[in-house]
Amino acid sequence: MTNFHALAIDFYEKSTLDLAKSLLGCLLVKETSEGICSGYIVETEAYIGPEDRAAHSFNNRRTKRTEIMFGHSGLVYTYQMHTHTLVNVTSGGVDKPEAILIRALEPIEGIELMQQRRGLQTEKKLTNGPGKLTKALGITMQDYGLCYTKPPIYITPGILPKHISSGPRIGIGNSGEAKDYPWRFWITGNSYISK
DNA sequence: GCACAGATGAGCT
DNA sequence: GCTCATCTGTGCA
Repeated sequence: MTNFHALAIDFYEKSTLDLAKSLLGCLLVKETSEGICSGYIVETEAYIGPEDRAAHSFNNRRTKRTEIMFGHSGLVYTYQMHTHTLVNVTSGGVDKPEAILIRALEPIEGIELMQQRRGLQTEKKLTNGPGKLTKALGITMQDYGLCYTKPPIYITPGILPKHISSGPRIGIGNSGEAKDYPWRFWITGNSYISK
């Protein structure tokens, strides 16, 4: 392992909304036996459990699935959605079930391998959605509970976004007023965001 | 044990 | 824009 500069755990010790913005432009790296894949994070969504009807952990619901969100910040929370796996970063610290969904990446390393996994898509469409990026990077439920500070999955400093936009989240239509919270963040003008 | 919903994506109309 | 693939967790009997 050379040039290993994963962000230390204290990077994750800030408010969930701040962390969601801080993660934009950072490099998400996944190592597998097939090779290393990475990409800049260009789109995130914050889920703040206690007050957020759209979150799995709404009202502090603590179950086997959401357990990881009650743990330390900076852990991998993977979740199976139909035929896809979604990946989150836990936040809020111990006993606060908050998390940040990674919705889109800009592919950097291992693009050929990603295209192989995704079935030869164009580079633009490799990772422009939460289900697509996990398949491209090879992230699965096996990664549940890992920490983002060390291999095989970690986050390093990347670029500094020029402008950040925010707006309502996607795909949570029947969550009452929570669907209008402007907790989705993306790098303004980046062409790899999901929509 | 069983039924059902869900932070999606691809393909077809 | 609509359907459906296909899997885990949850809730209830």
